[in-house]
Amino acid sequence: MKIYNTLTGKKEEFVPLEEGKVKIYVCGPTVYNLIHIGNARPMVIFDTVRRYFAYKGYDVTYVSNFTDIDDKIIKKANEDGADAAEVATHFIEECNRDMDGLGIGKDMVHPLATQVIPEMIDMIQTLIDKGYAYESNGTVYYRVRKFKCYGKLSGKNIDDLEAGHRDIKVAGEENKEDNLDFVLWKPKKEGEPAWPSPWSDGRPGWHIECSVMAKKYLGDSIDIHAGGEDLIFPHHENEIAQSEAANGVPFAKYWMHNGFLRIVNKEGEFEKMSKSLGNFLTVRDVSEKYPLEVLRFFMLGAHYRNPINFSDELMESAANGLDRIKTCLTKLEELKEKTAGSASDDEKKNLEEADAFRSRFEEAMDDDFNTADAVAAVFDLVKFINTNTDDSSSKEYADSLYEILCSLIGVLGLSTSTGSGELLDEEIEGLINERNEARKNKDFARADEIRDLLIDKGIILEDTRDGVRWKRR
RNA sequence: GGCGACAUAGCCAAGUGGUAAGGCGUGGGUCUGCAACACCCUGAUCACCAGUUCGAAUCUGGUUGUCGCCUCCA
Repeated sequence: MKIYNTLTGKKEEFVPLEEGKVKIYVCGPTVYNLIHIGNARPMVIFDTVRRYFAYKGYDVTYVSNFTDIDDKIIKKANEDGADAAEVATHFIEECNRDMDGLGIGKDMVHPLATQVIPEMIDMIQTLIDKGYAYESNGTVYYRVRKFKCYGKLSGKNIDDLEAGHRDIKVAGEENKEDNLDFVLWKPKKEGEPAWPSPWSDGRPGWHIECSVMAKKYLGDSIDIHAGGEDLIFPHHENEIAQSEAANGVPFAKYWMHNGFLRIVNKEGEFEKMSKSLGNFLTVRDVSEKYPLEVLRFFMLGAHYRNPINFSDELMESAANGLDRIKTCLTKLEELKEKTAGSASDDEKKNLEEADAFRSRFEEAMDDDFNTADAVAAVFDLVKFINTNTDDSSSKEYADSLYEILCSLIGVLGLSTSTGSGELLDEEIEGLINERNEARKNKDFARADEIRDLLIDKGIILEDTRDGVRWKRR
């Protein structure tokens, strides 16, 4: 298995710290609003990474935080006349709903920053004791120049950073020893939530929480640390500085970063989607037009490190492609029901061919999680199934093909339930029966009328040799 | 100003040295009462220029264009 490591700028063979185990930390969202579809990309991507490790037999521990205390949350709380904790709790619930729709697995830990305040205070104290941090008027800063490797992840030269064009100077931080230093703990202002600490009543800086949560839930050294590419600097650089200075061991072995999701702006050009640019579309917005599974499938159609553009047209295309896979799955389900017996020699040969698609899928995923290629392998498998099964197939054959298809789309986090077992309400059931009667009597005008009626109700009918099949639009 | 990424058919997107996967769409066909599904057929020499090589989309240099980071941001 090869992983592109931002730290070295190369694809590297994955070797876990501990045989058979993988520890992954992914930076999660700050919860002051509904998550947008850009936030959803790392969730989908790294959930897929997690699923593939599990598929390969690894014991995966996956941690992804919620930043539930932050300037923006406080601002939002003031606007709404609520307190910060209420705002955070509300949007965490909403985020969980969205993640559910996106097929993000439940098998992960989602710690909150506010749950690890004592541990953060401990780490900050350790950094002060070791000379990597200092306190000034209740604020604690990290002494960046003290950490020799600063810049190793982002490839930045510490002197360039200072000399560079920094038009926007951060105001009111003149107590810093050096412009590069960043905040570990800041004292509260009037009316802000605060926790007691040896330096002041206040709250932690953004960077320290991830260092602490990774340490608490995964240990001092972890296998993979991931997030959006905009977090490389300064967030992840600062995490490395904090964790390695405090713990004295390498922090993360592999750093993975996903590319951006872009959206078309008013000028018709694509640009990064972000909350600060205000050009975002929430996951909730998208869910009103498409099942969120379509959004997930859309994201998996490109390599995770490349930028992707979002548009209705592309979602439509993804929806149609996903439909093709789901139709195949439905057909296999039906075939499993009506076939019997064990596989013939020809079928056994076919199964070997089908298994080659699984190998191709694995090769793609082994190559830095090339989901685009993996999806292509799934499409090839679908075509193979469509052209190599019929009513004369054996049950063993149908079962085996079904198993292969399900396991592959399961790795991609796509649902394997087709909803075909779902019961329709009586009215629709009645209409379908009436249409069947009409067709039998060659009253095609009435049959077509009912079919159109059902389309308006969101039910699409397809006539097959074994009777009518329906699906939801 | 510093650092970095990208440029492949109508659209999306793999492919990093041996003459271009896959999906969507389009058009034609088979199947179907019709439709849908499915299947068959239908499409590019890889931004531009120069170079390395027996051979390059793939390596090197340059040009143009797009995007990102350097400041909160997935």
